[in-house]
Amino acid sequence: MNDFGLNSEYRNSQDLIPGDGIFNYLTRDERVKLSMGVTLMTFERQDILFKQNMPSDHLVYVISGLLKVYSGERGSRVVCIKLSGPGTFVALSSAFASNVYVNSAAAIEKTVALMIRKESLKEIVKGNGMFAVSIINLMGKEIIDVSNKLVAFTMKQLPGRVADLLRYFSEEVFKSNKFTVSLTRQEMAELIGTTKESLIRTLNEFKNDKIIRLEGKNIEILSTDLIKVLSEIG
Amino acid sequence: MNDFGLNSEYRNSQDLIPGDGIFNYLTRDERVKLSMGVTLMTFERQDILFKQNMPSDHLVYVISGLLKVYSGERGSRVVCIKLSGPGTFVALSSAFASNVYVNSAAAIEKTVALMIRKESLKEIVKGNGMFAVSIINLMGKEIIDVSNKLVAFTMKQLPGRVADLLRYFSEEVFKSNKFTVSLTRQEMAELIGTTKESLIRTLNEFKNDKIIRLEGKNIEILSTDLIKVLSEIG
DNA sequence: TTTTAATGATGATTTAAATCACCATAAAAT
DNA sequence: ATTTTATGGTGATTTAAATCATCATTAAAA
Repeated sequence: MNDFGLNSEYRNSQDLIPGDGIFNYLTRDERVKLSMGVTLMTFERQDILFKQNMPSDHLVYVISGLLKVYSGERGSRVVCIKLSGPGTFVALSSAFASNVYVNSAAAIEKTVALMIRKESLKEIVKGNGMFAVSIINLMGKEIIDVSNKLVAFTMKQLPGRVADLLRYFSEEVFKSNKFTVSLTRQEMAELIGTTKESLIRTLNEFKNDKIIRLEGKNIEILSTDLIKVLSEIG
Repeated sequence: MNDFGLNSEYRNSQDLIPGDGIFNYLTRDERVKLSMGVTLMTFERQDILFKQNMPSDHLVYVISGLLKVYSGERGSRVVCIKLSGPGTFVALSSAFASNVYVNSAAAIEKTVALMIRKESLKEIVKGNGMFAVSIINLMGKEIIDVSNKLVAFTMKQLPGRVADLLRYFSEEVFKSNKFTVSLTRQEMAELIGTTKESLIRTLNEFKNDKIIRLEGKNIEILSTDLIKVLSEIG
């Protein structure tokens, strides 16, 4: 898990970078070149990809599974910045603006990911303006997301933030009104800056008000409208 | 204040983009080309540069003065994301990742700024990889700053956040242990997600503990060490 | 298998900080 | 010049949510 080195078999490694999504902007040559700085890794639940303050040599591109990016860690308390699913980058900001990882990342469920040497990516970015703009777009979205989270944490109280969480799950992560969370109550709480006790209480209020169906890790949003209202009034 | 159009006098406009800092990466030609999409503007205190949800055509490069970037606005409550001084960009993320401004911006004090047409900047970025990487670096730093703020808001209580604010003022904004804030108590409170009453109380505690000297808008940090400790223990 | 640890859940208690209610200046606006 | 509005400041009260305590259940480790 710590050998982020070059794949031994070049022919294999050259196909590591997918030809779709953001990598569409790369030429075949660039893709082959970038692949040389890439390692395919598999992580099991709770595996740590990197820890805050470690020297950052790589960034992560998620192929499948789900990661959590978190920060803080005073004692056992952490703040979860975001979840990262297939087709997303993790540690982009660390790669470009820091020598160390500014967050930690761990697998929520079994995850396959590309570890990309940040120097390799930087080289490609320097030489390909369209790709650079795509990276900038992604980072812009990240700034917007974190800012919105900051505003929500500051101005919304718990029911609003729990509604945000349910929207996040259904709209961004699981893309369905009905989903099974692979997160614990503790992890869900960390995503909205609260404690597991408070989260559990608020979820049960939603359940009693028939806004959601709740059976352990299975959640169904019964009223998208009410969730939206709760999220907006905060 | 709403005419963000092209400067009438070309010879003048061509010198708008400074030759230092991040623009150092631009060739003379690129600088001239970019200058064509740039207008120099002056804003007085409380002038609004743009409001959240307005279509975003421009981004801002601060020449002198101080801006606040804020968001939210439920009633009169707002969250201040950051202050922006000379040599910094504002609305980079809106320019690259949204059709509308995702924050509002207003002048804290008299401010001179370049309004840069975002399409002009994008053109330059596409054609100049080193410049693109510099923009990516800036955005990376922005992500790190907002994430740190999110963590602080979530995990630190008031004395810790007020210490953060004082460090921010002395280390980032005014670059001295002794400074005169151009912000009101209300605006200072908005920077750390609290109310003016709570901010005032905490500042007075610091004053009584001889950690700071406080006379209206004049603040002097008497013990950098204690401020650091307070900021770190939260 | 049995022990140990992590998770989910509920009720009682505490607490940090918001809110509310003022008042005194200071700054704008008329 | 004088009314009005924003700001700075303080004390009393309220409140949302954290903390604490406890227990059942599930998962992991020995």
